Amino acid sequence: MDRKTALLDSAERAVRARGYNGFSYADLAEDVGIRKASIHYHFPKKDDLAKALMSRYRETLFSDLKNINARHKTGGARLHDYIQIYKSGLSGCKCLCLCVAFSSGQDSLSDQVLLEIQKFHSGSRKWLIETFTLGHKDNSITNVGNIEQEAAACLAIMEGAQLIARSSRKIEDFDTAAAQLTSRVYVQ
Amino acid sequence: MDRKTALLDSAERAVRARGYNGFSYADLAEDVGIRKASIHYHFPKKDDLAKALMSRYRETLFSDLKNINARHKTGGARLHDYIQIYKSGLSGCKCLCLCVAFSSGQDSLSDQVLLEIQKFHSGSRKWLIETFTLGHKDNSITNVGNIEQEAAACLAIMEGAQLIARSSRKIEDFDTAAAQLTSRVYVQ
DNA sequence: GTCTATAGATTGATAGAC
DNA sequence: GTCTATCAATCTATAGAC
Repeated sequence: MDRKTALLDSAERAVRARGYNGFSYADLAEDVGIRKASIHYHFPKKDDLAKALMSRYRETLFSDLKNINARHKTGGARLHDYIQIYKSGLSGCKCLCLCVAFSSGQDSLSDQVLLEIQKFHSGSRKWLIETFTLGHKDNSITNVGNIEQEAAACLAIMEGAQLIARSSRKIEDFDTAAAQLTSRVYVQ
Repeated sequence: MDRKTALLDSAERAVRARGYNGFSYADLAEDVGIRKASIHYHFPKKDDLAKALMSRYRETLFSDLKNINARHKTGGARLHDYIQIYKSGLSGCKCLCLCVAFSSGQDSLSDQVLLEIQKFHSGSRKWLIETFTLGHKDNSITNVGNIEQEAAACLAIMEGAQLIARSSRKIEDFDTAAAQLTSRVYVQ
């Protein structure tokens, strides 16, 4: 694996575990096995690294959503996989979605990083609206109310449930909060 | 106002706007009008400050919940006021609930602070369970499903909706995510 | 691309006078 | 309780050799 990718991987783990201000170039250097000055060759400023991180993360999500659509035909099955992304992303209640991790110390983020976060949210919402619409039509999601509200609530539950489960260190807390969604979903 | 309270107030604003690692004793000193060394008299270590902050915040919430119970008799009216706490807490989409703000850079928080966060969550959940139970009985909240799941989802929506609205700087995004709750509530 | 060396700033924290 | 003075550590970032 090339070094730039290794740095991005290490930084992503760090941000999701400790937040943007919770890691330094020194930490990355030790983790990747490189001198900290060398990191500046790949990412001149820390903000360049943040931008690259959030951009890659957003693209990965969008690609994941496309793959979900290709794998499943019903809204319910798609929503089930979406929820699974957030659950497995917790990695033993230690990591948050990068987007959630970035969202706290927001005043230290540049406008470009904020823009990536907004793209992440709006892209998610768009996909969720399509998915709830489909799930309502094909009867794979029950009790669907106002679609826009469903999509917004679903996104909020995913992010909020991650925060709560991370604090309690109990994955069940994620499941309980998500149950309002999962209990309405027919997977097959 | 005594200085200790002024320091707590300033620190709370800072954490909610920029996160725990996003402010320094120097920032507090300038804001309160004191030398930064003097802060150590009131809070020897930064972690003492974090502990005091989260403890006070939790007690304030618990007191607020008691006041809500005293003010309103129906579950719906109580839940309405609860949601309002999180909405108004956003303060123009700039501030997060202290608990949410703390939850990101968690690895830099001591066990005592983590314990306060857990107390905050469990106390909230307990109150929400009582409130949904009441609202279901007195018909002021409609469509109540599994009470534990309702409470967990409500808490997650509040925290997640704050994150999303803060990123987009649109208070409407909070309202849309919360609408799944508010639309089921009869206030009077 | 990676290194050594270093700069300049900021951090949380302490000692001791008043 | 608040101050000045100072500390050691850490941070992001740069210059220049290889």
